[in-house]
Amino acid sequence: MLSIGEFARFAGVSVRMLRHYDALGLLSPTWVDPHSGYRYYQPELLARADALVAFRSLGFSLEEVGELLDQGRTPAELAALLSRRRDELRGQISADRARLAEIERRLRLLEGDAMSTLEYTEKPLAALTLTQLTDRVDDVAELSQRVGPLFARLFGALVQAGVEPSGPAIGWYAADGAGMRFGAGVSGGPVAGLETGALAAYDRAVTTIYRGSMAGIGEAWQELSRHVSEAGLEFAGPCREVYLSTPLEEPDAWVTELQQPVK
Amino acid sequence: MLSIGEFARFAGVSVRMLRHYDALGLLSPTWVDPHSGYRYYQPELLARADALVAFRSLGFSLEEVGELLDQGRTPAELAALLSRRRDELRGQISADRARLAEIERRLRLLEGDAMSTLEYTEKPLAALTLTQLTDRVDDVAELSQRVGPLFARLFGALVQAGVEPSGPAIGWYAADGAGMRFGAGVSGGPVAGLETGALAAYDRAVTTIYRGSMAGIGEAWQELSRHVSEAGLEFAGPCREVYLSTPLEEPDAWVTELQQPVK
DNA sequence: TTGCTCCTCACGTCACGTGAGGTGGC
DNA sequence: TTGCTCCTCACGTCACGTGAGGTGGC
Repeated sequence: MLSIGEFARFAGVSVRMLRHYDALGLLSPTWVDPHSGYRYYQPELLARADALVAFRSLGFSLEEVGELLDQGRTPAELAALLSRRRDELRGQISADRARLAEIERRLRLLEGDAMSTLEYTEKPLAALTLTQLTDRVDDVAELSQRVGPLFARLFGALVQAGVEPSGPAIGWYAADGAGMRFGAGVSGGPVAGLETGALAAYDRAVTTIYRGSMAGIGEAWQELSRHVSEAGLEFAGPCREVYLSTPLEEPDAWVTELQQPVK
Repeated sequence: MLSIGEFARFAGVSVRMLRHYDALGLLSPTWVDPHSGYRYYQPELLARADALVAFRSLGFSLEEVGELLDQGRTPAELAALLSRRRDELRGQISADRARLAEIERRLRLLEGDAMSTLEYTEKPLAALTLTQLTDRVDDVAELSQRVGPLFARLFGALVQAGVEPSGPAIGWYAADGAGMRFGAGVSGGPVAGLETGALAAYDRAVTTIYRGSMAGIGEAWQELSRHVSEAGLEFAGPCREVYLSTPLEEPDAWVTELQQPVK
Protein backbone atom coordinates (compact mmCIF):
# COMPACT_ATOMS: atom_id res chain seq x y z
CA MET A 1 0.00 0.00 0.00
CA LEU A 2 1.25 3.41 -0.96
CA SER A 3 0.91 6.63 0.99
CA ILE A 4 -0.70 9.55 -0.82
CA GLY A 5 2.74 11.09 -1.48
CA GLU A 6 4.16 7.91 -3.00
CA PHE A 7 1.05 7.33 -5.07
CA ALA A 8 1.15 10.93 -6.28
CA ARG A 9 4.73 10.48 -7.50
CA PHE A 10 3.82 7.33 -9.41
CA ALA A 11 0.67 8.88 -10.86
CA GLY A 12 2.39 12.13 -11.83
CA VAL A 13 -0.20 14.32 -10.10
CA SER A 14 -0.07 16.49 -6.99
CA VAL A 15 -1.11 15.32 -3.55
CA ARG A 16 -3.63 18.15 -3.50
CA MET A 17 -5.28 16.79 -6.64
CA LEU A 18 -5.48 13.25 -5.27
CA ARG A 19 -7.43 14.66 -2.30
CA HIS A 20 -9.62 16.57 -4.74
CA TYR A 21 -10.29 13.48 -6.85
CA ASP A 22 -11.13 11.63 -3.63
CA ALA A 23 -13.59 14.36 -2.61
CA LEU A 24 -15.27 14.12 -6.02
CA GLY A 25 -15.40 10.31 -5.81
CA LEU A 26 -13.28 9.96 -8.94
CA LEU A 27 -10.35 8.11 -7.39
CA SER A 28 -10.77 6.95 -3.81
CA PRO A 29 -7.97 5.43 -1.74
CA THR A 30 -8.13 1.71 -1.03
CA TRP A 31 -8.14 2.36 2.70
CA VAL A 32 -8.33 5.40 4.98
CA ASP A 33 -7.02 5.18 8.54
CA PRO A 34 -10.05 6.15 10.64
CA HIS A 35 -7.81 7.56 13.38
CA SER A 36 -5.37 9.74 11.43
CA GLY A 37 -7.32 10.22 8.22
CA TYR A 38 -4.22 9.07 6.26
CA ARG A 39 -5.08 7.76 2.78
CA TYR A 40 -3.50 4.53 1.47
CA TYR A 41 -3.56 3.38 -2.16
CA GLN A 42 -3.03 -0.04 -3.74
CA PRO A 43 -0.61 0.06 -6.69
CA GLU A 44 -3.42 -1.38 -8.86
CA LEU A 45 -5.20 1.97 -8.56
CA LEU A 46 -2.50 3.48 -10.79
CA ALA A 47 -4.35 2.12 -13.81
CA ARG A 48 -7.39 4.24 -12.90
CA ALA A 49 -5.16 7.22 -12.10
CA ASP A 50 -3.48 6.89 -15.50
CA ALA A 51 -6.81 6.77 -17.30
CA LEU A 52 -7.97 9.82 -15.35
CA VAL A 53 -4.80 11.75 -16.27
CA ALA A 54 -5.15 10.69 -19.91
CA PHE A 55 -8.76 11.85 -20.21
CA ARG A 56 -7.99 15.12 -18.44
CA SER A 57 -5.12 15.83 -20.83
CA LEU A 58 -7.51 15.22 -23.73
CA GLY A 59 -9.46 18.16 -22.35
CA PHE A 60 -12.43 16.44 -20.69
CA SER A 61 -13.84 18.10 -17.56
CA LEU A 62 -13.62 16.14 -14.33
CA GLU A 63 -17.36 15.51 -14.54
CA GLU A 64 -16.90 13.95 -18.00
CA VAL A 65 -13.89 11.97 -16.77
CA GLY A 66 -16.19 10.52 -14.12
CA GLU A 67 -18.55 9.31 -16.83
CA LEU A 68 -15.69 7.93 -18.92
CA LEU A 69 -14.22 5.99 -15.97
CA ASP A 70 -17.65 4.65 -14.97
CA GLN A 71 -17.58 0.88 -15.54
CA GLY A 72 -21.29 0.83 -16.43
CA ARG A 73 -20.87 2.77 -19.69
CA THR A 74 -21.53 1.01 -22.97
CA PRO A 75 -19.13 1.46 -25.90
CA ALA A 76 -21.84 3.53 -27.62
CA GLU A 77 -21.99 5.94 -24.69
CA LEU A 78 -18.21 6.22 -24.60
CA ALA A 79 -18.17 6.85 -28.34
CA ALA A 80 -20.77 9.60 -27.90
CA LEU A 81 -18.61 11.35 -25.29
CA LEU A 82 -15.51 11.03 -27.46
CA SER A 83 -17.34 12.29 -30.55
CA ARG A 84 -18.63 15.31 -28.70
CA ARG A 85 -15.12 16.17 -27.56
CA ARG A 86 -13.80 15.57 -31.09
CA ASP A 87 -16.29 18.10 -32.46
CA GLU A 88 -15.40 20.60 -29.74
CA LEU A 89 -11.72 20.22 -30.57
CA ARG A 90 -12.36 20.72 -34.29
CA GLY A 91 -14.27 23.89 -33.48
CA GLN A 92 -11.53 25.15 -31.20
CA ILE A 93 -8.84 24.45 -33.75
CA SER A 94 -10.65 26.31 -36.51
CA ALA A 95 -11.41 29.24 -34.18
CA ASP A 96 -7.74 29.35 -33.19
CA ARG A 97 -6.71 29.22 -36.84
CA ALA A 98 -8.89 32.26 -37.53
CA ARG A 99 -7.34 34.05 -34.54
CA LEU A 100 -3.88 33.15 -35.78
CA ALA A 101 -4.63 34.47 -39.27
CA GLU A 102 -5.90 37.76 -37.82
CA ILE A 103 -2.82 38.13 -35.60
CA GLU A 104 -0.53 37.45 -38.54
CA ARG A 105 -2.44 40.01 -40.60
CA ARG A 106 -1.94 42.61 -37.87
CA LEU A 107 1.75 41.75 -37.63
CA ARG A 108 2.14 42.30 -41.39
CA LEU A 109 0.37 45.66 -41.05
CA LEU A 110 2.70 46.70 -38.24
CA GLU A 111 5.74 45.93 -40.40
CA GLY A 112 4.45 47.93 -43.31
CA ASP A 113 2.45 51.14 -43.39
CA ALA A 114 0.15 50.18 -40.55
CA MET A 115 -1.40 53.46 -39.58
CA SER A 116 -3.56 53.92 -42.63
CA THR A 117 -5.13 50.50 -42.38
CA LEU A 118 -8.37 49.50 -40.78
CA GLU A 119 -8.85 47.24 -37.78
CA TYR A 120 -11.79 44.88 -37.72
CA THR A 121 -13.85 43.70 -34.77
CA GLU A 122 -16.42 40.96 -34.69
CA LYS A 123 -19.28 41.49 -32.25
CA PRO A 124 -23.05 41.04 -31.98
CA LEU A 125 -25.38 43.79 -33.18
CA ALA A 126 -28.26 44.65 -30.86
CA ALA A 127 -31.76 45.32 -32.16
CA LEU A 128 -32.45 49.02 -32.53
CA THR A 129 -35.62 51.10 -32.65
CA LEU A 130 -35.06 54.10 -34.89
CA THR A 131 -36.86 57.37 -35.43
CA GLN A 132 -36.05 57.77 -39.09
CA LEU A 133 -36.68 58.76 -42.69
CA THR A 134 -36.34 56.17 -45.47
CA ASP A 135 -35.89 56.32 -49.23
CA ARG A 136 -34.82 54.11 -52.10
CA VAL A 137 -32.89 54.32 -55.38
CA ASP A 138 -33.06 52.14 -58.49
CA ASP A 139 -29.44 52.74 -59.35
CA VAL A 140 -26.83 52.35 -56.62
CA ALA A 141 -24.71 55.05 -58.25
CA GLU A 142 -27.29 57.62 -57.16
CA LEU A 143 -26.99 56.65 -53.52
CA SER A 144 -24.22 59.04 -52.51
CA GLN A 145 -26.22 62.09 -53.65
CA ARG A 146 -29.36 60.97 -51.85
CA VAL A 147 -28.12 60.08 -48.38
CA GLY A 148 -26.93 63.56 -47.37
CA PRO A 149 -30.25 65.30 -48.07
CA LEU A 150 -32.10 62.56 -46.17
CA PHE A 151 -30.04 63.25 -43.05
CA ALA A 152 -30.58 66.98 -43.55
CA ARG A 153 -34.35 66.42 -43.57
CA LEU A 154 -34.06 64.17 -40.50
CA PHE A 155 -32.19 66.74 -38.44
CA GLY A 156 -34.52 69.48 -39.61
CA ALA A 157 -37.50 67.53 -38.29
CA LEU A 158 -35.73 66.79 -35.02
CA VAL A 159 -34.85 70.46 -34.47
CA GLN A 160 -38.44 71.46 -35.28
CA ALA A 161 -39.75 68.94 -32.75
CA GLY A 162 -37.26 70.23 -30.16
CA VAL A 163 -35.67 66.79 -29.80
CA GLU A 164 -31.96 66.48 -28.98
CA PRO A 165 -30.87 62.86 -29.59
CA SER A 166 -28.61 61.40 -26.89
CA GLY A 167 -27.05 58.80 -29.14
CA PRO A 168 -25.35 58.76 -32.51
CA ALA A 169 -27.12 59.08 -35.88
CA ILE A 170 -27.45 55.81 -37.77
CA GLY A 171 -27.70 54.99 -41.46
CA TRP A 172 -28.67 51.63 -42.93
CA TYR A 173 -28.58 50.20 -46.45
CA ALA A 174 -30.49 47.15 -47.74
CA ALA A 175 -30.29 45.70 -51.23
CA ASP A 176 -33.69 45.95 -52.97
CA GLY A 177 -33.77 44.41 -56.43
CA ALA A 178 -31.29 46.25 -58.61
CA GLY A 179 -31.46 49.27 -56.29
CA MET A 180 -31.24 49.92 -52.60
CA ARG A 181 -33.45 50.93 -49.69
CA PHE A 182 -31.85 53.10 -47.07
CA GLY A 183 -32.68 55.01 -43.94
CA ALA A 184 -31.39 57.83 -41.75
CA GLY A 185 -32.34 57.79 -38.09
CA VAL A 186 -31.57 58.21 -34.43
CA SER A 187 -32.60 56.06 -31.51
CA GLY A 188 -35.23 57.44 -29.17
CA GLY A 189 -38.92 58.07 -28.78
CA PRO A 190 -41.38 58.85 -31.62
CA VAL A 191 -41.23 62.29 -33.25
CA ALA A 192 -44.07 63.81 -35.27
CA GLY A 193 -43.34 63.70 -39.00
CA LEU A 194 -40.79 60.88 -38.71
CA GLU A 195 -41.23 57.13 -39.14
CA THR A 196 -40.51 54.57 -36.42
CA GLY A 197 -38.51 51.60 -37.70
CA ALA A 198 -36.66 48.64 -36.27
CA LEU A 199 -33.28 47.16 -37.11
CA ALA A 200 -32.95 43.47 -36.30
CA ALA A 201 -30.35 41.99 -33.96
CA TYR A 202 -27.51 39.87 -35.38
CA ASP A 203 -25.26 37.39 -33.60
CA ARG A 204 -22.19 38.24 -35.59
CA ALA A 205 -21.13 41.35 -37.43
CA VAL A 206 -17.80 42.57 -38.72
CA THR A 207 -17.28 46.21 -37.75
CA THR A 208 -14.61 48.78 -38.26
CA ILE A 209 -14.03 52.40 -37.30
CA TYR A 210 -13.57 54.72 -40.28
CA ARG A 211 -12.01 58.16 -39.77
CA GLY A 212 -12.55 60.70 -42.53
CA SER A 213 -15.16 62.39 -44.63
CA MET A 214 -18.14 60.70 -46.23
CA ALA A 215 -16.34 60.99 -49.59
CA GLY A 216 -14.07 58.09 -48.60
CA ILE A 217 -16.61 55.84 -46.95
CA GLY A 218 -17.21 53.81 -50.13
CA GLU A 219 -13.59 52.73 -50.18
CA ALA A 220 -13.78 51.76 -46.52
CA TRP A 221 -16.79 49.56 -47.31
CA GLN A 222 -14.86 47.92 -50.13
CA GLU A 223 -11.96 47.11 -47.81
CA LEU A 224 -14.39 45.69 -45.25
CA SER A 225 -16.00 43.51 -47.94
CA ARG A 226 -12.62 42.18 -48.95
CA HIS A 227 -11.82 41.39 -45.32
CA VAL A 228 -15.15 39.59 -44.87
CA SER A 229 -14.63 37.35 -47.86
CA GLU A 230 -10.98 36.65 -46.97
CA ALA A 231 -12.16 35.50 -43.54
CA GLY A 232 -14.47 33.03 -45.25
CA LEU A 233 -17.63 34.81 -44.08
CA GLU A 234 -20.78 35.88 -45.93
CA PHE A 235 -23.03 38.92 -45.67
CA ALA A 236 -26.08 38.15 -43.55
CA GLY A 237 -28.14 41.33 -43.58
CA PRO A 238 -28.28 45.05 -44.31
CA CYS A 239 -25.27 47.06 -43.24
CA ARG A 240 -25.26 50.03 -40.88
CA GLU A 241 -23.24 53.19 -40.38
CA VAL A 242 -23.05 54.64 -36.85
CA TYR A 243 -21.87 58.26 -36.84
CA LEU A 244 -19.80 58.49 -33.67
CA SER A 245 -18.32 61.95 -34.07
CA THR A 246 -19.49 64.47 -36.68
CA PRO A 247 -18.05 67.94 -35.98
CA LEU A 248 -19.80 70.20 -38.51
CA GLU A 249 -16.75 72.31 -39.36
CA GLU A 250 -14.40 69.36 -39.85
CA PRO A 251 -15.87 66.78 -42.22
CA ASP A 252 -12.45 65.09 -42.51
CA ALA A 253 -12.42 64.35 -38.77
CA TRP A 254 -15.70 62.42 -38.73
CA VAL A 255 -15.64 59.05 -36.98
CA THR A 256 -18.01 56.39 -38.28
CA GLU A 257 -18.47 52.75 -37.37
CA LEU A 258 -19.27 50.47 -40.31
CA GLN A 259 -21.27 47.38 -39.34
CA GLN A 260 -21.83 44.38 -41.59
CA PRO A 261 -23.83 41.39 -40.27
CA VAL A 262 -22.14 38.13 -41.31
CA LYS A 263 -22.48 34.40 -40.98
CA MET B 1 -23.81 60.96 -24.28
CA LEU B 2 -24.91 57.37 -23.90
CA SER B 3 -26.01 55.62 -20.72
CA ILE B 4 -24.18 52.45 -19.80
CA GLY B 5 -27.05 50.34 -21.18
CA GLU B 6 -27.08 52.12 -24.54
CA PHE B 7 -23.30 51.99 -24.80
CA ALA B 8 -23.33 48.29 -23.94
CA ARG B 9 -25.75 47.60 -26.78
CA PHE B 10 -23.59 49.46 -29.29
CA ALA B 11 -20.39 47.83 -28.05
CA GLY B 12 -21.88 44.34 -27.96
CA VAL B 13 -20.82 43.66 -24.37
CA SER B 14 -22.74 43.35 -21.11
CA VAL B 15 -23.32 46.21 -18.70
CA ARG B 16 -21.59 44.12 -16.04
CA MET B 17 -18.45 43.97 -18.17
CA LEU B 18 -18.44 47.71 -18.84
CA ARG B 19 -18.40 48.25 -15.06
CA HIS B 20 -15.60 45.69 -14.80
CA TYR B 21 -13.54 47.38 -17.52
CA ASP B 22 -14.11 50.69 -15.73
CA ALA B 23 -12.89 49.19 -12.44
CA LEU B 24 -9.73 47.93 -14.20
CA GLY B 25 -9.18 51.30 -15.86
CA LEU B 26 -9.43 49.75 -19.33
CA LEU B 27 -12.46 51.71 -20.53
CA SER B 28 -13.67 54.54 -18.34
CA PRO B 29 -16.86 56.50 -18.96
CA THR B 30 -16.52 60.07 -20.21
CA TRP B 31 -18.40 61.34 -17.20
CA VAL B 32 -19.77 59.92 -13.96
CA ASP B 33 -22.62 61.71 -12.16
CA PRO B 34 -21.15 62.34 -8.69
CA HIS B 35 -24.61 62.19 -7.10
CA SER B 36 -26.08 59.03 -8.61
CA GLY B 37 -22.90 57.25 -9.74
CA TYR B 38 -24.48 56.86 -13.21
CA ARG B 39 -21.87 56.35 -15.96
CA TYR B 40 -22.13 58.27 -19.26
CA TYR B 41 -20.16 57.46 -22.42
CA GLN B 42 -19.35 59.54 -25.52
CA PRO B 43 -20.04 57.67 -28.78
CA GLU B 44 -16.35 58.17 -29.69
CA LEU B 45 -15.44 55.70 -26.95
CA LEU B 46 -16.91 52.93 -29.12
CA ALA B 47 -13.64 52.83 -31.07
CA ARG B 48 -11.79 51.88 -27.89
CA ALA B 49 -14.52 49.42 -26.92
CA ASP B 50 -14.27 47.78 -30.34
CA ALA B 51 -10.52 47.45 -30.07
CA LEU B 52 -10.92 45.96 -26.59
CA VAL B 53 -13.47 43.43 -27.85
CA ALA B 54 -11.26 42.57 -30.83
CA PHE B 55 -8.17 41.91 -28.70
CA ARG B 56 -10.16 39.89 -26.17
CA SER B 57 -11.58 37.71 -28.93
CA LEU B 58 -8.03 37.11 -30.17
CA GLY B 59 -7.42 35.54 -26.77
CA PHE B 60 -5.44 38.26 -24.99
CA SER B 61 -5.96 38.59 -21.23
CA LEU B 62 -7.44 41.86 -19.97
CA GLU B 63 -4.01 42.77 -18.63
CA GLU B 64 -2.51 42.33 -22.10
CA VAL B 65 -5.42 44.21 -23.66
CA GLY B 66 -4.51 47.10 -21.35
CA GLU B 67 -0.99 47.12 -22.76
CA LEU B 68 -2.24 46.87 -26.34
CA LEU B 69 -4.66 49.80 -25.89
CA ASP B 70 -2.00 51.91 -24.18
CA GLN B 71 -1.24 54.85 -26.48
CA GLY B 72 2.39 54.95 -25.34
CA ARG B 73 3.33 51.62 -26.93
CA THR B 74 5.75 51.59 -29.84
CA PRO B 75 5.02 49.42 -32.90
CA ALA B 76 7.89 47.16 -31.80
CA GLU B 77 6.26 46.57 -28.43
CA LEU B 78 2.92 45.85 -30.06
CA ALA B 79 4.60 43.44 -32.46
CA ALA B 80 6.24 41.67 -29.52
CA LEU B 81 2.85 41.18 -27.83
CA LEU B 82 1.28 39.94 -31.05
CA SER B 83 4.19 37.58 -31.77
CA ARG B 84 3.96 36.09 -28.30
CA ARG B 85 0.26 35.44 -28.76
CA ARG B 86 0.92 34.01 -32.24
CA ASP B 87 3.37 31.50 -30.76
CA GLU B 88 0.93 30.59 -28.00
CA LEU B 89 -1.79 30.00 -30.58
CA ARG B 90 0.50 27.82 -32.69
CA GLY B 91 1.31 25.76 -29.61
CA GLN B 92 -2.35 25.43 -28.69
CA ILE B 93 -3.31 24.40 -32.18
CA SER B 94 -0.68 21.69 -32.37
CA ALA B 95 -1.56 20.43 -28.88
CA ASP B 96 -5.22 20.32 -29.88
CA ARG B 97 -4.31 18.48 -33.07
CA ALA B 98 -2.51 15.84 -31.00
CA ARG B 99 -5.56 15.56 -28.71
CA LEU B 100 -7.81 15.24 -31.74
CA ALA B 101 -5.64 12.49 -33.23
CA GLU B 102 -5.70 10.55 -29.95
CA ILE B 103 -9.51 10.90 -29.65
CA GLU B 104 -9.95 9.71 -33.22
CA ARG B 105 -7.66 6.75 -32.50
CA ARG B 106 -9.78 5.81 -29.49
CA LEU B 107 -12.96 6.14 -31.53
CA ARG B 108 -11.55 3.77 -34.15
CA LEU B 109 -10.63 1.32 -31.40
CA LEU B 110 -14.16 1.47 -29.97
CA GLU B 111 -15.63 0.63 -33.38
CA GLY B 112 -13.35 -2.33 -33.84
CA ASP B 113 -12.04 -4.83 -31.34
CA ALA B 114 -11.27 -2.27 -28.69
CA MET B 115 -10.85 -4.32 -25.56
CA SER B 116 -7.58 -5.94 -26.46
CA THR B 117 -5.85 -2.69 -27.24
CA LEU B 118 -3.69 -0.58 -25.00
CA GLU B 119 -4.43 2.90 -23.74
CA TYR B 120 -1.61 5.37 -23.44
CA THR B 121 -1.11 8.15 -20.92
CA GLU B 122 1.44 10.92 -20.97
CA LYS B 123 2.65 12.08 -17.57
CA PRO B 124 5.83 13.15 -15.80
CA LEU B 125 8.05 10.55 -14.14
CA ALA B 126 9.29 11.39 -10.65
CA ALA B 127 12.85 10.71 -9.54
CA LEU B 128 13.11 7.45 -7.61
CA THR B 129 15.62 6.09 -5.11
CA LEU B 130 15.83 2.32 -5.48
CA THR B 131 17.20 -0.46 -3.36
CA GLN B 132 18.25 -2.73 -6.18
CA LEU B 133 20.43 -5.26 -7.93
CA THR B 134 21.82 -4.50 -11.41
CA ASP B 135 23.27 -6.55 -14.23
CA ARG B 136 24.09 -6.25 -17.92
CA VAL B 137 23.98 -8.33 -21.09
CA ASP B 138 25.94 -7.98 -24.31
CA ASP B 139 23.17 -9.47 -26.41
CA VAL B 140 19.63 -8.16 -25.91
CA ALA B 141 18.25 -11.60 -26.77
CA GLU B 142 19.57 -12.86 -23.43
CA LEU B 143 17.65 -10.25 -21.45
CA SER B 144 14.46 -12.24 -20.90
CA GLN B 145 16.34 -15.09 -19.21
CA ARG B 146 18.31 -12.78 -16.95
CA VAL B 147 15.67 -10.49 -15.51
CA GLY B 148 13.68 -13.17 -13.64
CA PRO B 149 16.65 -14.49 -11.64
CA LEU B 150 17.69 -10.92 -10.76
CA PHE B 151 14.26 -10.29 -9.19
CA ALA B 152 14.48 -13.64 -7.41
CA ARG B 153 17.81 -12.62 -5.86
CA LEU B 154 16.37 -9.21 -4.94
CA PHE B 155 13.38 -10.66 -3.09
CA GLY B 156 15.61 -13.25 -1.42
CA ALA B 157 17.79 -10.49 0.00
CA LEU B 158 14.74 -8.49 1.11
CA VAL B 159 13.25 -11.47 2.92
CA GLN B 160 16.58 -12.21 4.59
CA ALA B 161 16.82 -8.60 5.75
CA GLY B 162 13.23 -8.80 7.06
CA VAL B 163 12.15 -5.92 4.79
CA GLU B 164 8.61 -5.81 3.42
CA PRO B 165 8.46 -3.19 0.64
CA SER B 166 5.40 -0.93 0.75
CA GLY B 167 5.49 -0.05 -2.92
CA PRO B 168 5.67 -1.93 -6.19
CA ALA B 169 8.80 -3.59 -7.57
CA ILE B 170 10.45 -1.69 -10.40
CA GLY B 171 12.59 -2.78 -13.33
CA TRP B 172 14.60 -0.48 -15.58
CA TYR B 173 16.46 -1.02 -18.86
CA ALA B 174 19.13 1.23 -20.39
CA ALA B 175 20.87 0.71 -23.70
CA ASP B 176 24.61 0.13 -23.17
CA GLY B 177 26.58 -0.22 -26.37
CA ALA B 178 25.29 -3.26 -28.23
CA GLY B 179 23.88 -4.70 -24.98
CA MET B 180 21.81 -3.45 -22.10
CA ARG B 181 22.14 -2.53 -18.44
CA PHE B 182 19.16 -3.31 -16.27
CA GLY B 183 18.09 -3.28 -12.66
CA ALA B 184 15.52 -4.80 -10.32
CA GLY B 185 14.55 -2.81 -7.26
CA VAL B 186 12.03 -1.46 -4.79
CA SER B 187 11.79 2.00 -3.28
CA GLY B 188 12.73 2.32 0.38
CA GLY B 189 15.67 2.55 2.74
CA PRO B 190 19.05 0.85 2.32
CA VAL B 191 19.26 -2.94 2.80
CA ALA B 192 22.50 -4.83 3.49
CA GLY B 193 23.71 -6.71 0.42
CA LEU B 194 21.74 -4.52 -2.03
CA GLU B 195 22.82 -1.45 -4.01
CA THR B 196 21.21 1.97 -3.69
CA GLY B 197 20.53 3.60 -7.07
CA ALA B 198 18.63 6.55 -8.44
CA LEU B 199 16.32 6.89 -11.42
CA ALA B 200 16.17 10.39 -12.85
CA ALA B 201 12.97 12.43 -13.18
CA TYR B 202 11.52 13.12 -16.64
CA ASP B 203 9.02 15.81 -17.68
CA ARG B 204 7.23 13.63 -20.18
CA ALA B 205 6.80 9.90 -20.46
CA VAL B 206 4.38 7.74 -22.40
CA THR B 207 2.97 5.03 -20.14
CA THR B 208 0.56 2.17 -20.52
CA ILE B 209 -0.89 -0.51 -18.30
CA TYR B 210 -0.13 -4.05 -19.49
CA ARG B 211 -2.16 -6.98 -18.15
CA GLY B 212 -0.69 -10.43 -18.60
CA SER B 213 2.37 -12.55 -17.99
CA MET B 214 5.94 -11.42 -18.59
CA ALA B 215 6.00 -13.62 -21.71
CA GLY B 216 3.93 -10.98 -23.53
CA ILE B 217 5.62 -7.86 -22.26
CA GLY B 218 7.96 -7.62 -25.25
CA GLU B 219 5.00 -7.26 -27.59
CA ALA B 220 3.51 -4.59 -25.34
CA TRP B 221 6.78 -2.65 -25.55
CA GLN B 222 6.72 -2.93 -29.34
CA GLU B 223 3.19 -1.51 -29.47
CA LEU B 224 4.23 1.32 -27.18
CA SER B 225 7.23 2.08 -29.41
CA ARG B 226 4.98 2.23 -32.43
CA HIS B 227 2.62 4.59 -30.60
CA VAL B 228 5.51 6.85 -29.57
CA SER B 229 6.84 7.19 -33.09
CA GLU B 230 3.35 7.71 -34.56
CA ALA B 231 2.85 10.55 -32.11
CA GLY B 232 6.01 12.17 -33.47
CA LEU B 233 7.93 11.68 -30.20
CA GLU B 234 11.39 10.31 -29.47
CA PHE B 235 12.80 8.17 -26.66
CA ALA B 236 14.48 10.32 -24.05
CA GLY B 237 15.86 7.90 -21.48
CA PRO B 238 15.83 4.38 -20.06
CA CYS B 239 12.41 2.76 -19.75
CA ARG B 240 10.87 1.39 -16.59
CA GLU B 241 8.44 -1.35 -15.63
CA VAL B 242 6.36 -0.89 -12.49
CA TYR B 243 4.86 -4.16 -11.23
CA LEU B 244 1.49 -3.07 -9.84
CA SER B 245 -0.06 -6.45 -9.13
CA THR B 246 1.90 -9.74 -9.17
CA PRO B 247 -0.13 -12.58 -7.63
CA LEU B 248 2.31 -15.49 -7.46
CA GLU B 249 -0.17 -18.18 -8.50
CA GLU B 250 -1.58 -16.25 -11.49
CA PRO B 251 1.20 -14.96 -13.74
CA ASP B 252 -1.37 -14.18 -16.46
CA ALA B 253 -3.14 -11.71 -14.17
CA TRP B 254 -0.10 -9.55 -13.50
CA VAL B 255 -0.54 -5.82 -13.97
CA THR B 256 2.49 -3.85 -15.07
CA GLU B 257 2.94 -0.21 -16.02
CA LEU B 258 5.36 0.40 -18.87
CA GLN B 259 7.01 3.83 -18.75
CA GLN B 260 9.02 5.36 -21.58
CA PRO B 261 10.50 8.87 -21.18
CA VAL B 262 10.01 10.88 -24.37
CA LYS B 263 10.66 14.30 -25.83
C1' DT C 1 -46.70 57.45 -9.50
C1' DT C 2 -45.19 53.41 -12.02
C1' DG C 3 -41.74 50.81 -14.40
C1' DC C 4 -37.24 50.85 -15.99
C1' DT C 5 -32.48 51.57 -15.47
C1' DC C 6 -28.85 52.20 -12.74
C1' DC C 7 -25.97 51.58 -8.41
C1' DT C 8 -22.83 48.47 -5.15
C1' DC C 9 -21.74 44.24 -3.08
C1' DA C 10 -21.07 39.53 -3.27
C1' DC C 11 -21.29 34.76 -4.57
C1' DG C 12 -20.67 30.98 -8.13
C1' DT C 13 -17.89 28.98 -11.97
C1' DC C 14 -13.41 25.33 -12.74
C1' DA C 15 -9.26 22.88 -11.82
C1' DC C 16 -6.14 23.63 -9.70
C1' DG C 17 -1.77 26.06 -6.40
C1' DT C 18 -0.47 27.69 -2.01
C1' DG C 19 -0.58 28.71 2.33
C1' DA C 20 -1.96 28.37 7.74
C1' DG C 21 -2.24 25.78 11.66
C1' DG C 22 -2.13 21.44 13.52
C1' DT C 23 -1.19 16.29 14.16
C1' DG C 24 0.61 11.42 13.10
C1' DG C 25 4.41 8.03 12.14
C1' DC C 26 9.17 6.40 11.82
C1' DT D 1 13.24 13.40 19.79
C1' DT D 2 13.61 15.51 15.30
C1' DG D 3 12.10 16.13 10.67
C1' DC D 4 9.00 14.65 7.38
C1' DT D 5 4.52 13.62 5.86
C1' DC D 6 -0.04 13.91 6.39
C1' DC D 7 -4.53 16.17 7.82
C1' DT D 8 -8.43 19.99 7.10
C1' DC D 9 -9.82 24.49 5.99
C1' DA D 10 -9.65 28.34 3.18
C1' DC D 11 -8.20 31.80 -0.02
C1' DG D 12 -6.49 33.20 -4.78
C1' DT D 13 -6.73 32.60 -9.85
C1' DC D 14 -9.70 34.68 -14.40
C1' DA D 15 -13.38 36.71 -16.95
C1' DC D 16 -17.22 36.70 -16.57
C1' DG D 17 -22.91 35.65 -15.12
C1' DT D 18 -26.40 36.26 -11.79
C1' DG D 19 -28.54 37.55 -8.11
C1' DA D 20 -29.91 40.72 -3.70
C1' DG D 21 -31.20 44.94 -2.00
C1' DG D 22 -31.57 49.56 -2.86
C1' DT D 23 -31.92 54.17 -5.38
C1' DG D 24 -32.29 57.61 -9.42
C1' DG D 25 -34.63 59.52 -13.61
C1' DC D 26 -38.38 60.15 -16.91
